[in-house]
Amino acid sequence: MGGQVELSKGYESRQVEERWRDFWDREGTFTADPESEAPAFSMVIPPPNVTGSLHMGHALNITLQDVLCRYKRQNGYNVLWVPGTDHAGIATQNVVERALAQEGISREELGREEFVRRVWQWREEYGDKILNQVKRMGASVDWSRQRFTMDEGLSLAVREVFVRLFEEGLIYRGDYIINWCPRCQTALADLEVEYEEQEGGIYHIAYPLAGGGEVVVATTRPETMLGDTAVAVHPEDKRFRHLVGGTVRLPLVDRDIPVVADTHVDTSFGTGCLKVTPAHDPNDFDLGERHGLASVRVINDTGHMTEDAGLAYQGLDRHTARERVVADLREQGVLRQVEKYTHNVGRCYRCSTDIEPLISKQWFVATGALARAATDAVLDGSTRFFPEHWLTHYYDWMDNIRDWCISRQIWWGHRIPAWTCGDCGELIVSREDPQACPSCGSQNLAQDEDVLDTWFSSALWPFSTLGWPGDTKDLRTFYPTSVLVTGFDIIFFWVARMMMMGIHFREQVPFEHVYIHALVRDEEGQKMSKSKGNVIDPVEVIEEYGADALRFTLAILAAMGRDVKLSKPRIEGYRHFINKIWNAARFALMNLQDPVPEVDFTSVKSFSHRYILQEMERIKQEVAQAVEGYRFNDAAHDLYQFLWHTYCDWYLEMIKPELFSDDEELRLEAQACLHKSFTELLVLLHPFVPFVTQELWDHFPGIEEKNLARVPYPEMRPECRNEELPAWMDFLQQVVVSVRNVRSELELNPGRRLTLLARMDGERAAFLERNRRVVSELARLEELRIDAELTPPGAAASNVVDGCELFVPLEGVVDFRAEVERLDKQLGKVDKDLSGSERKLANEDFVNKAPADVVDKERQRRDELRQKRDKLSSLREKLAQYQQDEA
RNA sequence: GGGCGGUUAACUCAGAGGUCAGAGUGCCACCUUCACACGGUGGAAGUCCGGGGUUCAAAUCCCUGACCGCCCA
Repeated sequence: MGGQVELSKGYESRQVEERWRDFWDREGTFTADPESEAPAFSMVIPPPNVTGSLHMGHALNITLQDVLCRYKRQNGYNVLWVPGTDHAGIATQNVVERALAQEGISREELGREEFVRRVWQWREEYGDKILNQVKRMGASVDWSRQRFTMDEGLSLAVREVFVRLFEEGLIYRGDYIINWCPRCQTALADLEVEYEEQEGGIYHIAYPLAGGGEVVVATTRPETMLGDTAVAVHPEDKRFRHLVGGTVRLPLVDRDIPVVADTHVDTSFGTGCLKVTPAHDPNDFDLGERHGLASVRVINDTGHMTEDAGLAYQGLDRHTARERVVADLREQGVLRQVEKYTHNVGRCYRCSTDIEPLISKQWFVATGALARAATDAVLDGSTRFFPEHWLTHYYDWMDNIRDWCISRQIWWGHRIPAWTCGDCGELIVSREDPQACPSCGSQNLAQDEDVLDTWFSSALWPFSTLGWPGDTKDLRTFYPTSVLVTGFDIIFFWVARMMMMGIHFREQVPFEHVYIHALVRDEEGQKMSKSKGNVIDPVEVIEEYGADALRFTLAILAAMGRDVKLSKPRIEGYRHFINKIWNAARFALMNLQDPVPEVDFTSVKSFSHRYILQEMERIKQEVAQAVEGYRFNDAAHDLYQFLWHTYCDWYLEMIKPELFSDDEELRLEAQACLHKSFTELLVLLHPFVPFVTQELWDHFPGIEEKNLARVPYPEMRPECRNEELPAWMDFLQQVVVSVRNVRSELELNPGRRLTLLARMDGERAAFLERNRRVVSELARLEELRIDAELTPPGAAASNVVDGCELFVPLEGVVDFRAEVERLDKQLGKVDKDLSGSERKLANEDFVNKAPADVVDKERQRRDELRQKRDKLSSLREKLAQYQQDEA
């Protein structure tokens, strides 16, 4: 016997994980080779925010990617998974500013250069935190290719892209209404604004008409009326049509403003009259453009009223100004009504300050042509989405896309490579920092103060990380990437923009597949957030339950298109599965010897092994198909079911007699099959639970490649396929379960060995005869009699399996009521099924219209049920009779 | 207002026209059987959200209503 190997009774993740992370690292296991002949499989990690720490969304994202990578390596691919972080302009700047504030310094005091130096310093110190957490997940990324959006190569890519787009006329600078965060002091892209419901009011204000009378406008932001430059009505609206072309007088300001007609006015909202403030509302801005309206800016960068708001309001905070304006309007008797109204207020995604729409000079990317190309690439199938329904979102967004505001008024980020000549006013956009003005030769050049939106650099990630704009081997080998795995919340922020940039600059889509996974929520389906306090910290979970338990939980919960509802008890539950793997291995190791005996798998004798070899073929195929189809939950579920039930509950139990047998031939065959099947299972499990499988792998004898991450996916053995075996197994299980059921329902002592009389003949009798030892052990029998002619004792529990009758003599059991009840219960079930089946077959339409094979099957089923019903009911009658006789 | 997704056992979810609607967890009973009590064996548990329709046959397809969630305006 083996048994040299000592494993602890339970799996202890803490002692295992770090060791294997180091091992894989040392071996360079995950370093991709661009020279490899193997087909490439590549992915870029969605770069986490450098200020961030790992949350469950990342954990899910990484788990799924890692499953893919490890699986693809097993299947012979040359796998590259690029890790890295993004510089998170506003977020990082905020973090460092807060730290400085602790020392009582502002960034203005420090100056731009020194401030940026401090941010770099911060990043050196803390920037690897999240990547270290990624490491703890077991992510098989290629650390030798780690990237950061601000590093030299990627900055070069950013500059190249900016200059080229500018030269192509796709980047321009212009006055435009943007979302302004008065606290962060920067423009935000539309996407960076989050909307939140707020209680507010709709204020109805009367504007007097020049020729007497009035129009009443409705607004949620009365303070902006100070900047109104028109009133708009719908051209078809009979109530107001006559006013178009006239003027109204703006209260408080006493300015005459025109009444214009525009089809965008919603006649049913408010009063049907819209006040127009082009300087402070995006829709009004568009309307103003269409009608050539003036714009009056009444709120400044810090959210205070400007001089143009009038002396009475100048300098007031916009919220205070609202109160003052409302009070004044009321006093003048022009405030007609205030309705309560809940509306969505835009807030800064970083600091939650109310956004102020402002007109300002910003840089934009013209998205029209880029978006069309990005749409086409999906339409023609160059990039496919999984699950497919995200296409709708993607198309919607692309079809309604607005130009992308890419300038940010902060200091941390890629500074815009544009200079203005102080002498002649020439605008210079250049790859190199210019020394003199190409137009007038002046050296008096000032670089644009702004930096680029962080997403601008993230958009280049799939090719900038591979060395672009250089023509590198990596780029040629690994672009386009194979699949992008990400959450749906950044389809617009990131996926769409990568598509635009990738197609434009590489003339190829950045990824062939996009797998969109769900959000991780708490057990009540709430989004996890710090403020709700319902966050489960992945690192904490890893320490408590192990990375494998976390990974397996996330994988099995990751049904396509569904949110993942996570809780600690759930993770704990799947840790039990990890422990089950561990203990199954322990059992195997206790019963294996080194060297492992050889066996020809085509001529295995024992039913158990032939069965498990057949089932191995099935599970190998199922797992492969599920992973390839991004059905991670199915793959995980299949593995769980297989290992725990098919393998541990039945197979391992069935082969115990053989493993403990004195018959060497039997024992060696069992050992060989156990070794083969279990080591293959470890390989199948490895992408999901890399640590425990690698640790166990290390203990198995007969292993050549010690690094499980390098072991290929088990090859198929079609010769082991035998579709009849599962049916035989089913028969065997039913026999065993019948006995167990009797034992349990009649409350017999579990330790007591029973006699089983099996009335059957032919194939079934022969099968049972061959497996008599296995059945006896599983059912805990002291005697098994198989005989077509046997006469059962009157006092017996019975069952019918596959038309065969089973009896368990109940000598010494006085009360048979329990057994009669048990049979009645079974009869009830059979009767129900039978009447259903008979009803179906009595229906002429069914018999005539349903496909013949369906009808045949139903007939067969009915016949079997009838037979079973008859046998069961006669058994029941006999027992009842016997009981009566006894009494 | 527009769009999308969901509603199946106490909980979390599979199942996408044809055997008895499944799994995991939880629950109940029994069991410290020599891999595992992070375990074993057996069991109870469901008008598949409501209402129409298509079909020989509907959790499954169509229409409709309710409720929940998300995205966009």
